[in-house]
Amino acid sequence: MTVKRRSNSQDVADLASVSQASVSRAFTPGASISTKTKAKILNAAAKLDYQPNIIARSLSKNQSGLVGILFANWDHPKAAEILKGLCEAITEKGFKPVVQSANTLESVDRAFTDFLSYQVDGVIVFSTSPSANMSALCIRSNIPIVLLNHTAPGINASIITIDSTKVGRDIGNALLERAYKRIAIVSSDPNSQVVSGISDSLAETVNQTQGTRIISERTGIHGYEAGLQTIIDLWREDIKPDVIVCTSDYTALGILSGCRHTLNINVPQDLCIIGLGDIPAAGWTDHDLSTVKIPHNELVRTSVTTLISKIETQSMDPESIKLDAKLILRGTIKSL
Amino acid sequence: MTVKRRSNSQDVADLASVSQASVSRAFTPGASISTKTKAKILNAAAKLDYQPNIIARSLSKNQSGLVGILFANWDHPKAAEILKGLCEAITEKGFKPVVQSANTLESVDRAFTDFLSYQVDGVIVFSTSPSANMSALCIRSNIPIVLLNHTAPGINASIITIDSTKVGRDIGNALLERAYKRIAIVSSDPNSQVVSGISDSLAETVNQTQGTRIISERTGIHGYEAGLQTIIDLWREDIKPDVIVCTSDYTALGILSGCRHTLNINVPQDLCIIGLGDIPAAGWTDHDLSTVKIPHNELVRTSVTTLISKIETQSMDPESIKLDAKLILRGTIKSL
DNA sequence: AGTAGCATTGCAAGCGTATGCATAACTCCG
DNA sequence: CGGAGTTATGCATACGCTTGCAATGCTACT
Repeated sequence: MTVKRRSNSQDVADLASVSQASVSRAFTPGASISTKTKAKILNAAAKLDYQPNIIARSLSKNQSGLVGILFANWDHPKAAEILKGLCEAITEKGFKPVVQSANTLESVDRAFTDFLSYQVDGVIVFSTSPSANMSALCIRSNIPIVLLNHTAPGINASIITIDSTKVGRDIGNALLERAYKRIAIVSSDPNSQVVSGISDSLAETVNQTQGTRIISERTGIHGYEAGLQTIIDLWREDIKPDVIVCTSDYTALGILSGCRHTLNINVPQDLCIIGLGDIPAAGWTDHDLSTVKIPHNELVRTSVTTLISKIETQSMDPESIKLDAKLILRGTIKSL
Repeated sequence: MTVKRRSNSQDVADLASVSQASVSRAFTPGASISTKTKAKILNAAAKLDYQPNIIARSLSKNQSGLVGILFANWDHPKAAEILKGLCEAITEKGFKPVVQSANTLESVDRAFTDFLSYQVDGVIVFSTSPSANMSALCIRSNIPIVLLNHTAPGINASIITIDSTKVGRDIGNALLERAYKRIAIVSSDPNSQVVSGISDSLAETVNQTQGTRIISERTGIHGYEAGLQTIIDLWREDIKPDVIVCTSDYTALGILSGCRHTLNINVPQDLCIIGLGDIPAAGWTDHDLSTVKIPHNELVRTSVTTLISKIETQSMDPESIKLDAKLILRGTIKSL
């Protein structure tokens, strides 16, 4: 079977007896073309199954319509939802998302250079651990970059995060109101600026009250199993907080399971557990976990909107936007 | 600040005092060029921060290096993992994934035409509900297409799925061995060929034994809440199976929760519950759900390998590959 | 009717790279 | 040292589209 060539604007022009330029204009919104010839051209185009070749278009227009998504944080409980939101929002704006997975630092660099090769018009980064090189690459590349839900110091990129200071304060106040005293913090990624924002502001809030303090802080704990192990470890080491603030719902659920099934700790009377993320399982009657609802949708939409507006205005000035995250009190904290 | 133009092969050629063609060859593996000039060129390229413009390259090579991923099934518990696998495998093969989310049928069509505009070299579809139009688009577009974990009748595309017939047979045999009698099937998408493959073959297997049969089949049940509701409905309607085969682990967990906390049904003595997917929560001690482990990694890798090989050989002949899925027996089925 | 003014069209020159073909530079051997 | 054979290089064109500019067609007004 012979490979049939895809028809191009010249083919359409020939069929419609117009110039190739007119065909181009027929497919360019707002171009100067009469209704009559446009109709004639669209007709011919339909006959030939013609569609403009965007690759060729980007060559002349000097913009590809591609947006790079650098996605590292695949373990995030809402990874799929976030990626879906990003892809849809980008598509809606008339761009196309190119997704690149990156784990190691080198792969981040490679991803960036790849993006540049593909002439992406902008990049959205979803990763908790910021890359040092990224900064340099950003500046050199001259394309706008948005960091989603993580901050990085001294980077020439826009940053969209939750207001982690407020989250820490809200949690602190809720704990103070209920007279909890000894707080442990269990977090996953020690580099996450969101996490450290929360824990700093939590510390600041509770430190104002005599007798309440943070007695333990563990990092690198990630997921259900690790959470389960952590609570067992803590009790064995006789470090017994009456609050565990956990920067991941999955980990919190592991801790909760350990309390209920292994250690027989009375939640929430003797131990308050607070997660982060409000994954569906947190709301299940089995668990009923207190947590912080992160406005992923808004974060995602804001990122895309911000990026696209920067692309369209050719602006490189970084912006920083903080969105509100709400504390949700369920069965794992004493009621007032 | 003036917008700095990205340097191109001509700039490099000038700096290295060679022709533009040589620069192109320096970046084309296997091209005819001396080691000396190549070094000179790479040197100049590094100075100018030059990287080949892949968009322009695709224009002349007539292939973009882009692979379209049409992703509809975002609710899939392993959506993120699957997408990650796809993206990484595609990248590894030297292509770039362009992701398009599609819910409605029109959006599938639009996605496809968009893909064609972007000159993607191939498409991978992850969706449980096949689109009728897709077939036509496939044929017309003349690019290879792979359907991941769902089949569609009479479509000109390669199909990579699990061997659902074997899964149905395995479940059937496990049930027969344990003398379960009255089977209910609870499934989500009624159009999924994988699901109907399982239930058909399950029916066929158990029907060979006197007294064992499928007494109820419900479709459109999706997720934890819906599962919970379903078991309550069944009991209220006095339809009391002693087996529920469920085509989603989340739904199965909802059913399980209903049995344990609401209806006080004795699992697995009075009711056996089998899920599908083996999500992490299925293995948690709280749940200990019997389920079917789907080899997502293999499915994903096979899809990509198949697609890329079709792209590279310019072949359009559809292929059909079935991979093995393993039944995992945990606490929700009687032990022998 | 003549013409100013505007809308429409065509012409042609890019956009950055790849590559067939011709030419130039080597290499090797007698 | 000369020439056959091989390897490197450059020239020019093509890929499919956009767009500035010039030319044409049209409208309406004096």
